[in-house]
Amino acid sequence: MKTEKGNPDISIGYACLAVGVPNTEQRSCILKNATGEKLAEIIGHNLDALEKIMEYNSRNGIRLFRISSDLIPFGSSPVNQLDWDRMFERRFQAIGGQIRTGGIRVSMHPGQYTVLNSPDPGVVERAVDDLRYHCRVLSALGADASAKIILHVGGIYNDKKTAVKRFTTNWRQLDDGIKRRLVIENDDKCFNIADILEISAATGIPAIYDNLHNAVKPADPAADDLYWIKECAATWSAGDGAQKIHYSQQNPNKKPGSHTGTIAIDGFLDFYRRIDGRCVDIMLEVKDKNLSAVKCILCTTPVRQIRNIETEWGRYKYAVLERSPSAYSRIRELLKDKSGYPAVEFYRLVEEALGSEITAGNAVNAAQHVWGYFKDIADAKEKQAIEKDLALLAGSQSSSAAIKRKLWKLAVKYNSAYLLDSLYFIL
DNA sequence: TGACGTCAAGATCCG
DNA sequence: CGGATCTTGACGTCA
Repeated sequence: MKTEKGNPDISIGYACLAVGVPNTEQRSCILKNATGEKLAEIIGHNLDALEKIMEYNSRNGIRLFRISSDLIPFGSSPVNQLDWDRMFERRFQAIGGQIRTGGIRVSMHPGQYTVLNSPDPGVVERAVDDLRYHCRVLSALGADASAKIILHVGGIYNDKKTAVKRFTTNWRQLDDGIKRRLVIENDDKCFNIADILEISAATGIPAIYDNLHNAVKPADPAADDLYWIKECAATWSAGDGAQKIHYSQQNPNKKPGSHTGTIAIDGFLDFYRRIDGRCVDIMLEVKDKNLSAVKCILCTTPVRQIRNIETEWGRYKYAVLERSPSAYSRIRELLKDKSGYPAVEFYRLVEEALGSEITAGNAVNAAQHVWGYFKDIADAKEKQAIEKDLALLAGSQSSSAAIKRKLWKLAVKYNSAYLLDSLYFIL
């Protein structure tokens, strides 16, 4: 099966939220405000947002996406008594239809606080409730068994053997509906990938390999990523869909295990080349989410259409200009040849630019470019406000935050679709 | 008891 | 009063 964009054998995706995509923000509430009315309102909003995210995913050839556990506020808590899958049945079905039409594979990932192997029966009970909740979301969407729920094994409690035993015992008691979706992943503290494979061998649960967790807590320093990916491949059966792995890079300025702001393209391509040809879905874990997913897809897809790079350039343009006029002009040169497909070179320059500091002069220059969209249509008051902010910015008396806010309002008011998608306002 | 991770909501302060 | 900035929430484990 060939789709418009992307290698049909490898899907690359991102988790939970779409950076810089309008109207995709998830909402939440705190416990004391969680009335039925409030919860229903937030669920409705979050489903609208999810629908927008799926539209974005389809438009951008993204065929792998993790749905946020916060889609339904207090989804696994008795505080939320709503029959939400019935109440919003049509909405779920519509989004499920989008997912299937887009050929998108979805998953969910309960956080570090869902602990199936806890010695505390109350904690286990809540973990089971939480798994049931995640299952309920995926079932409401009509997703098949390839839509997985990714779980960590839990804690050690001074006795790893017993902790593993408790995990498998509790796993056996889960409903079949949960079991068919549940997969386990190595973590960076307690259970390394060899532990996961052992549990997998004993239970048949598919194993997810996370490269960064393994780098922090290696099972065997002599074994490389490909070795573990091959080992995990054998744990995935036909009904499970393609093997899934997690890929991320270490943020050099933060503690071991912390993700980077963006996926550095050269590091990713090194990794990708080593696993190319394997039928693997890659979930990226990174702060800039969809931006890195699009980057990695465009740099690996056999469908090499320069207009897809140009679309991304349109979004990055002013964020690049604000940091590096030099990279800006080099990218313009790069994209002049319409017969080429310089995706990797493009992203290298974007990474170089986004890694640069914003100077006052460059901030003024970029703001003036954006202001150019409005200077002839704005009213006198708007003009005066922008002129004032430009002067402050030029004299280093303010950051670009104030003028960006005003320019964003103008983009909304005059409905400039091009600028509403611009990362100038986001990065 | 606080750190861990994660994101918005909520709270507070400012002009 | 709108907007900027700081704090809290919600979860379980472990030092």
